[in-house]
Amino acid sequence: MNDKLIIAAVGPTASGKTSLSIKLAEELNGEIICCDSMQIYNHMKIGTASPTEEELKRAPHHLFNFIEPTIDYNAAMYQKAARLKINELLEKGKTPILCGGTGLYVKAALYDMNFTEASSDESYRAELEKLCEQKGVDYIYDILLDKDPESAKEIHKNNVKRVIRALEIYHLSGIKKSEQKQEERKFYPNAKIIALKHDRKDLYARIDKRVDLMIEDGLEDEVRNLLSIGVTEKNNAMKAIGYKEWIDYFNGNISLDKLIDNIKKNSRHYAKRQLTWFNRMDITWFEYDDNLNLTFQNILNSIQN
RNA sequence: GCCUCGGUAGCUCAGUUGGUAGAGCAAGGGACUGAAAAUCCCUGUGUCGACAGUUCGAUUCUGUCCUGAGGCA
Repeated sequence: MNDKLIIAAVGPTASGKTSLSIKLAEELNGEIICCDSMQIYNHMKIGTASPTEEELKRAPHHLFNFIEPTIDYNAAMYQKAARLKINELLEKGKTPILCGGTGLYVKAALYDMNFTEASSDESYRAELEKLCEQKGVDYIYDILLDKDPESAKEIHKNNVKRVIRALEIYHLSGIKKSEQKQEERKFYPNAKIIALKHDRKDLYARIDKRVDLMIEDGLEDEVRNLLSIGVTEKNNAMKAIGYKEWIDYFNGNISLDKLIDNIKKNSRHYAKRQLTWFNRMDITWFEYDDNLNLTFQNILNSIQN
């Protein structure tokens, strides 16, 4: 079963993944699985550019908008859910089509990554965070240097989150993070990862336009609703671009124009980070064209070989 | 018309008691195994408004002009 075709449509935000995945689903008897760390949350459709009602009608979609945003989801949980869904679709004879822009989630679903060794320990994390605040980054970095020098070498000391996680892994399992790392082999040998390529300027223009549309479509109400159902700044969901920026606006610290600029700016930065991630993955890139026809033929040819 | 304060990196500004300049943001590049739309790292030459003068040397001093903001008439 593991040698069956699986497709993943990835790439930066606003590159056209959603429409591409739907066309692929229609063409290849496929069903779409979310591969995006924010589209998995419920009540966050506008700001995460989740598929619209019309789009949902054109092909079955899975793992979209299904977790309450008060719950903090993560890559390990996603891996489990995604693989379960992939296998289920393969058994039904459907083509699983992953669609989304979270590089780590793509990797978690399709590559050999073992998350089972050590989960998380909130109190230990809090303890380390406190230590870091009181004694500085060097202090906790030195602890890591002592316990797992290999990992320490690969983590910058200012990257407190990573330093803490590496320490947490050792704390929970006694295994060093550096020992836990595996070779990057595909878990599904016949997974094909594709992405749409844009001129940087064009991509940024698409992002700007999309943010304006989100505002028109009622993003403000969506964010207010999230806050009203108990989502706080501490929740992962509220760290999403298009959401976190509103806090300053609601508090009267920034104007509406500044808010919109901030969302656009953060989206551009995000797109850049995604490009960096995907550029080093084993991905086939296809030149974007407006109606996708020519590109789509190329993609089909490439997949079916 | 007069007075005051400005004109320095794409933007906001700092600075050079005269030896051709630096921060933040933007922009570009990169890392990434239980927070990943997160987190973190690297990258700063620009006629220092224009012209002239003083000087070995001016973006820095002087003069004139252009230009922006404010004040007085």
